[in-house]
Amino acid sequence: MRLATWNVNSIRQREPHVARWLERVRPDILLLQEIKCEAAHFPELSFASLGYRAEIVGQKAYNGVAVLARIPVEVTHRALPGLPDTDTQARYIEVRAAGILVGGLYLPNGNSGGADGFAAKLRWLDRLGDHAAAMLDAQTDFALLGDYNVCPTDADFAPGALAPTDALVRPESRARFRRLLWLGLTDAVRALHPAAPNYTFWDYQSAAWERDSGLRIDHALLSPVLAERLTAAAPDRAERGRAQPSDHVPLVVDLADPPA
DNA sequence: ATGCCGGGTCCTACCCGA
Repeated sequence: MRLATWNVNSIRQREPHVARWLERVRPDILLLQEIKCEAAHFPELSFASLGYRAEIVGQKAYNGVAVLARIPVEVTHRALPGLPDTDTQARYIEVRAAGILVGGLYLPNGNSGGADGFAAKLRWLDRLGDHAAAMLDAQTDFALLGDYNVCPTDADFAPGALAPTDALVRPESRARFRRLLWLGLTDAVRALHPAAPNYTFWDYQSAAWERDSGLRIDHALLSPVLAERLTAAAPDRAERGRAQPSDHVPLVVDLADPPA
């Protein structure tokens, strides 16, 4: 089973990139973040012609997540469980597919909106931890992929790419990411590649790509049983070097078939 | 310390991202 996640920074701008990439990589499921449109404007047809059906949690202008799948999926959540109803930002979608749950998430950045904005990011991480704990309690196998907007350690960003006060590296953000690991989840990329940076994002500004001033903020976390099936996990760096790229690249995770 | 670039929208000046 091949799972992938990609913050595309507008699906309407990145439609040709995504279509070409699907043809080449052929994931079973691709989770998209920052589609930046309502469902009615999502270019479903160009992906349908490649054999992918779309499930969309859209929002005008900002945020927005979606699932493209070439295997049957059933949507289990269109928002992160536990968040107040007043939070209408489109940042979470979850599907059941091939006997597992696959969540696609776009965490708040936490640098805008002052103290309230940062607190909202931490609350989102708290609810994600609660949801992961509930799925573990239910003995459900699951994967949580997406743009976490957290650099878990100092090895996860290029020197000088972020200030120590940045919401992506603040201790409160990292503590909540560690809680996910301490619950028993596996960071798929780090499990297979303990040392290489494996950046997934390079800012459009300051020639960040040319200087390889990147961040590792897109992650794939696996429940214990799925971690046993992990065979490969890596960002697709080459996508950042193409014309009119997203500032994020896809992250691809391969899982072996479950034991018979 | 700020802008850089590149999306978006109440359409063109400003908000937001990370």
